[in-house]
Amino acid sequence: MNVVTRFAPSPTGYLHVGSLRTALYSYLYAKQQKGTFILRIEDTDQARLVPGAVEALISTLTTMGLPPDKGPYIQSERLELYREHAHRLLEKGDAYYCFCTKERLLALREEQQATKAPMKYDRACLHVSQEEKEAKLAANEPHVIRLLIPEGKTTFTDEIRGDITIDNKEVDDQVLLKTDGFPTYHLAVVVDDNDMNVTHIIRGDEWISSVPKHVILYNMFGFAIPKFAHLPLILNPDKSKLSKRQGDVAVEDYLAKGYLPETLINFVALLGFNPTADREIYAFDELIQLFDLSKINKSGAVFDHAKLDWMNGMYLRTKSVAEIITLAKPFLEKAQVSIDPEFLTRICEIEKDRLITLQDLSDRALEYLQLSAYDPAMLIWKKADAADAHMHFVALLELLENITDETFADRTLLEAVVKKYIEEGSFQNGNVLWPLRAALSGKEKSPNPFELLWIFGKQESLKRIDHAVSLLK
RNA sequence: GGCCCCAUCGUCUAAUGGUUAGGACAUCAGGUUUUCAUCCUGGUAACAGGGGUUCAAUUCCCCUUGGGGUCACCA
Repeated sequence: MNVVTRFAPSPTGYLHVGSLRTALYSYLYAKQQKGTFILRIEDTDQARLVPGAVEALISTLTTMGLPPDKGPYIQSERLELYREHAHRLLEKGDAYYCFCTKERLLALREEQQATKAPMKYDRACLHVSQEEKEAKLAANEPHVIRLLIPEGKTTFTDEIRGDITIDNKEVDDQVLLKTDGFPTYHLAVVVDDNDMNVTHIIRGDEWISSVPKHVILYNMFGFAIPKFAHLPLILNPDKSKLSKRQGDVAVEDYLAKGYLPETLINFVALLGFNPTADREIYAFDELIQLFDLSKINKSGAVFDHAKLDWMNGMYLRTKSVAEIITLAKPFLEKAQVSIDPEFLTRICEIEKDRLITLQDLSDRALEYLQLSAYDPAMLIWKKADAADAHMHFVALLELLENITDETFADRTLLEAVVKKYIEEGSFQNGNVLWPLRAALSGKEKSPNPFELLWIFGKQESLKRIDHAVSLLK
């Protein structure tokens, strides 16, 4: 059996991280089984069309390394197929016309809510006479086609949860074809998955309660029932379904913040699944190898930003300075940071292990470019005083002034020079290094002074120390 | 509320009818360091509760509790 999976988002204009995982698992499974991964756009809601959404989606999927093998299939271009199927059901008596107005349905629902009755369509239109029906159709009255749910129970097997049985009494006479002639999700998904020979439907847990409708449709059409795998939800910290209100949900948001595609893939892959449990970092090919539908968890997983940060740092550290600078370029441009390439390279070299996101490099570059105002008291080492700091600054100024540019280009030589000064004067490290570092960085916390001297070079270093001296007067 | 699903450290997870219940993130402590970060070492921290089944249950069954999802001419 040739495995076919599909990713079938509605074109909202962005890719939800939950959808990313759905797409990822579908992709991994297809690749592992040497099957096909299809992209299908479920754009049957005309009220929610977003221009450019399809292109954006494909672009994001591609940057995430999940390009579809086939598609995109666009449901709005396949309306005739759905209509045909709806009418086939009509003829068999498995579906019926409904002329109820929105107002009536709303009133019905309100009444059911008030009396705590099950919220279902009351089948009023199932019983309209043949003549009345024909008259209404002839008069072009707005109508929909509803599925006539048969009596009995529906059982299906979910690859993750096992058998699930639902009484058909719980299932509503779902609208199949809307007034505007577009299908609803339920009709379109069944028709398309069959038409595209989809073998494994991998999607979010929120769909599980509508599977009976689909199974009933499969049976009515005489279609082979595919395998279902409903993924546990990705959750907010409060355990509710991951939502915009509680932070970013779009993959594009995370990319824009400077998280790497491979981080996002790795992170999201481990939400609800762990191939070996003794490791957190997996290469994409390993995920393909190790992916196992039966090992997917049943319960929802909280999206933990702290772990995402850690993981992005890990991935960043595997990259070279040149790679990071290339990746960070869009961020620098966006922040309008114009910086000498050599200077940036040195900054990146030193800051590399401190970066969480690519955005961080841009932020740091800005900080190195311009010394911000600081409290002069910061220049003074906790075990010393202003006079001591001043004395060292003056000495260091003279010392550094006489150093060659070659020495300034070498971190270890720079360190040796300063250490020698400390040694010869029998000073304490902190008395010299703290003020020097503080003067160079203007911050309480920063890389060490040797690294800072190296980053800034002679001219800027002297300038900053000089500035510190002026502050101590 | 009806229906459906779920339940191991704060979080992501592993394992097992008999284990000191393992790992990672976070957190705490220590080491390295002038500070920060990195790195290293160590610590705190979990089987929701109650019944069964069993020689033995975290593991199997039931109930309770808790959480979530879903109940549209949206997907």
